[in-house]
Parts: sequence; C-alpha cells; structure tokens
Amino acid sequence: MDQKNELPLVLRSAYHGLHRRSNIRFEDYGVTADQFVLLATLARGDAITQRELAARMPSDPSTVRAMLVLLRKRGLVARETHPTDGRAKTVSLTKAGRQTFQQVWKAGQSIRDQMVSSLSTQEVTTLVTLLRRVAESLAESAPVMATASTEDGTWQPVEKGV
Amino acid sequence: MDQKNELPLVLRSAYHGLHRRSNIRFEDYGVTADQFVLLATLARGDAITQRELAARMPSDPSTVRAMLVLLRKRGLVARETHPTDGRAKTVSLTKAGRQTFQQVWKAGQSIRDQMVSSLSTQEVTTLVTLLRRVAESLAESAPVMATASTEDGTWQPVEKGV
DNA sequence: ATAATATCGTGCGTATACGTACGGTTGTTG
DNA sequence: CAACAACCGTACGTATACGCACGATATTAT
Repeated sequence: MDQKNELPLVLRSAYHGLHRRSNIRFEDYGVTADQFVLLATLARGDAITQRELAARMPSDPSTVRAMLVLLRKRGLVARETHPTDGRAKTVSLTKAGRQTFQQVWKAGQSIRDQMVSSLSTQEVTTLVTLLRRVAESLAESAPVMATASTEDGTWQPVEKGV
Repeated sequence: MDQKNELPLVLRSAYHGLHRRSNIRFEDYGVTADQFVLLATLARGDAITQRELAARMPSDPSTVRAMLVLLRKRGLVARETHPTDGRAKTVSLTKAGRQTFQQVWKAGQSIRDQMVSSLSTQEVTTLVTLLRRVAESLAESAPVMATASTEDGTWQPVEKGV
C-alpha cells in the first residue's frame, strides 16, 4: 500500500545484501566490510581522533575502538597521542593499511557494479541523492520530528515553529 | 565523482540512522529494531520454520535462533515441532507478540515519517522502487556478476551467455 | 531396504553496534 | 587558582550477524 511504510524493510534488505556480499568478498584480504569502511574513512582524511573517525563513518566510538584494536594488531592503522590534546589519540593509516585499502577497493568493484546493474546512470544519481536526504533526516544531528496522532490512528508531521 | 562508488556509504549511513533511531524509540517496549523486523515478518505470515523466517527477514538462521530464544523468554513468540517434518520447528506470534508488534509499529510511525520528511510522495515511490532493484541484485539468490578488468584499472560488467 | 546426500536446528567463536560507567585531561568560571 | 563541567578514551554487558561443525531427521539413489 503505502510505499513509505515499506521503505525501512527495503532499505534493510539492500544494506544487508551489500554487507553480506562485501564480507564474503573481502575475506581473502583479512578485513571485514565495516573495517573497510573505517580504512576508507581514514584514506579520505588521516590523523583524526577516534571520535572524529566515529562521527565520519558513522559508527559508535566504542565500536571504533574495538575495531582499531584489531586493525592495529594487523598493522593497518597507527595510534599516537594527540599533539595538543592529552586526552585524544590520532589515528592514521600505515603503509600496509593504505595498500590493503586499495586492494580491497578493487576487489569490491564488482559488488558496486552489481548493485547498480539493474539501474541506469540517471537512476543511480537519483538513488544517491534521495538516500543522502534520508540519511540526513535520520542523522544524529537532525532534530526529532514532532508528530501528532490523527483520528484514524495514523501520524502526521507537525509544522515546526507555529 | 562517480555516484556509483558513493552508493555503498550513503546506503550504510541511511540504514544505520534508521537502525539507531529505531532502537532508541523501541527501547520502552523492550524490543530492538531487529526483533521488531522479526515480529513484523511473523505478522505477515505465521507458522513458518526458522529457516523460512530467516530467509524472509532476511537474516542468518543462527541469528534468528538467538533472537527467538530471547523473544520466547519474553513470551512474544511460540515454537512448536513441525507437524510433518521432525527436523523443523514452526514459529508463530503469541497474543502478546501481536499486541507488542502493533504498539511498536505505532511508536515507529514518527521515524518512518521523519525519514521521508524531505522527500515528495513521488520521490518516496521512486526510492522504494530503486532500492528494491538494488536489494534484488544483491540477494542471496542473485548470481554473482561476472566482471573483467579494463586497461585503466576499472571494472566493467560482462554480458552473460556470450 | 540400505547407503549416500541434503536439510533443520543447535552450539560455539569472532566481529560489529551501542549504552553506560569510569578515570584522566581540558577548558571555563568565579 | 580552584572548582566545575565538558570531553576523550577505556572497559564491560547485551544484542545482532554470520561462519562452521555437529547431531538428528528427511530425501534420494542404488
């Protein structure tokens, strides 16, 4: 019926498919799908704090810490005390980390190709645009939307600032 | 640059936002976002085996089992031996399970509203359609797409059956 | 009918996800 | 400068996610 109510389940199915395929494909390189996201985030901008890294992924600081412990054992990331802030530690990719990231990026290309194999170029652009808007609506920083119940038991958004 | 290569990260961000908000919202009802998906799946079709349930969610049979153990403790689901297949067990919602499902469905309405708050009705329809195609491309049953490397190091899909 | 194979659920190990509490450090305020 | 709040990382508990191996049952092949 209402497409809106199906969106969560479809979103979940798509993400889980991606996650599952990625884990299988990346297994040969010794990294998981989520570890790859961490490496990719560091590849975009190095020497950031664990909290900043968690915010960019996005993921939970506790989870990021656990991942960093594992990645450090494998020599893919390095942690150093922050130059000015004694509380923080900066995280960066090692040479091996950068190398692994590039290899896994290549290995994942067929998955990225496959997930858009039934979409035109224009449709991919549209999908990314709409998904980005959805992600922003649900982001940590986004305010919780006020809602009010109507007579038929459904919920309607309420105008803010009235 | 290439929208296609951003799709995985945007998809991940959108899903995690949904998952996170749902867990917070559903906390008062004692169910997690994933447990809710399980309840919703059972609400659509009862008395199925654990494997069938896992396939419909979709999720892993081992994970589903762990979830069922917890949901059974809370009296939301019931497990009985399959009438004809001695290996299998059928799962169904208890009365309390149906009730909880309906309550949590209502509680989650504001999240479903919020995630489409920046989209038009037409855009929601488009998004669901495109996501469904992506999910199908990545589904368990979908074949792994053959790819071939090109000179510039990128990958191109290969026509099947040539 | 018996043997080989496939399928269902279980149990275990590892990784992710996140809340919460804690100790240490920084920055702010009086 | 001393008290305080805000912030960073750590540590632990619970739930999810999934691979793998195992026993029990069902199906198929011979």
